[in-house]
Amino acid sequence: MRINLCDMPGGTLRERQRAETRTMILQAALNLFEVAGYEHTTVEDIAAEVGISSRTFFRYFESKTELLFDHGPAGEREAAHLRAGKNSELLAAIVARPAHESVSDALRAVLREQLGQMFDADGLKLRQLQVILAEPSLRLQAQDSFHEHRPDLAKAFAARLGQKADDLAPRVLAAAFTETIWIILERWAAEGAEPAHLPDLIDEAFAAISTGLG
Amino acid sequence: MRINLCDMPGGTLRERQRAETRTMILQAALNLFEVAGYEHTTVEDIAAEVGISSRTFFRYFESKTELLFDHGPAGEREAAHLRAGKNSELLAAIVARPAHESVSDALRAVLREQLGQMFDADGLKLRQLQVILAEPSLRLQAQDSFHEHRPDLAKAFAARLGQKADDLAPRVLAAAFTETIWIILERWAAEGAEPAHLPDLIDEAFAAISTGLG
DNA sequence: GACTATGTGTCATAGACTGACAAAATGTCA
DNA sequence: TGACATTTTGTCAGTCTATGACACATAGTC
Repeated sequence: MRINLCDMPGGTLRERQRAETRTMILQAALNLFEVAGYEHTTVEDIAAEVGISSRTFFRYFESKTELLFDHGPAGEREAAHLRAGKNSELLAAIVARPAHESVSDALRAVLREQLGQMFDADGLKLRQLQVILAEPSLRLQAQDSFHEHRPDLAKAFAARLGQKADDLAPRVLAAAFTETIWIILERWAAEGAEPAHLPDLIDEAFAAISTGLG
Repeated sequence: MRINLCDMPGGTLRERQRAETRTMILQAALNLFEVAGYEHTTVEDIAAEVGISSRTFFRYFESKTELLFDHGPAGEREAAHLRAGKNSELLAAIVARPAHESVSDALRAVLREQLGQMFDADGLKLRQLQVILAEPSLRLQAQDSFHEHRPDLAKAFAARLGQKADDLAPRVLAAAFTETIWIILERWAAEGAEPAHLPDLIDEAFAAISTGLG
């Protein structure tokens, strides 16, 4: 007996159930993280909260950290495909920017569009962010991955610079800008995570870079 | 009773034994890593190779990864102090550079001096590097820490830029340059890790940055 | 209703760690 | 040298993340 809550696209019953279970796990986990902290919350705690076995938990999330660094709410066995899809989105957005824009301007524009949107959709992303920022080890882990977007960033930058993706400049730029994104998010969360402030912070940060380094 | 085997500074017998044991563990671990890989080598394997219990292993290394990201061969309970000392060394070297030098030039000079030296001292650092580069997850982990030097890099850059350490520009620079260092090391290792090539690679990389981004 | 694919729980296990305790080695002092 | 304190070590038990194997239940299909 299923209640047809969300009208998500092309869902067989199983797929919708699976997505729903995944969301329930994620929400339960975030609840517990916010109360007891990430480290002090065990996978078994989370599973018990949802009413599943911890073995089942690992059928929905490959690891405990994936609760914070996941790739979209529908991540299934095809996590790799979805990740590619996600990345392509960012990549495509950067590539789609006018050719005369600098790497910095192109990225800034894309971030203004997508970053706010990312945290708007549901509250989950914001809660994940706050858990990550609260735990230094997670913050460190997040710093250089930003949901694994970095390789694609490098690719997009390489294209704009007319260089190869594994050349030096694109990779350095990718590292610098992912760090920038985290600094922005850190400040934003510290200031109360007001959605309206995000674009301003982005502009401010990119301005600071160009004056500081240019 | 003092058996003065090695003439290391201020060593009680116990301290020297402890340092020696630590080195033995590290060497045994690297031997195993090079044969079977990091993931397929268990702590128990390492302990057995040295002839100690795995419990004792964890009294010398806080974790398995510390075998690759350790802070000097003498790291004892005072690991934090030693780490601070290490960092101060790098920090001091950058601060000591002429004030007219740019952040980039100051760092390049310091790296030319210290990076080669670091891998010259004993072969251990190089072997650690190669294990790290062989395992993607370790490479990722190394990328944004570079032995935890990054906060100090930011501090040194902040001083040179006349900004605060948690301002945006110093942290972005620190991220960019740690990434640069890893790219350099990656290429250097790929080319056979010839000590003589390192300074050239450093210059080449920094030149690529300034032409690519300047 | 039978058949198949998939999801789930249970059990067992590996591997990285940690705390507690007793035994052994080491350092100190009389 | 012998008595005593400190440090090191091994053993044992236990936690937590993660995975494989198996049996059972459920959903989708004919």
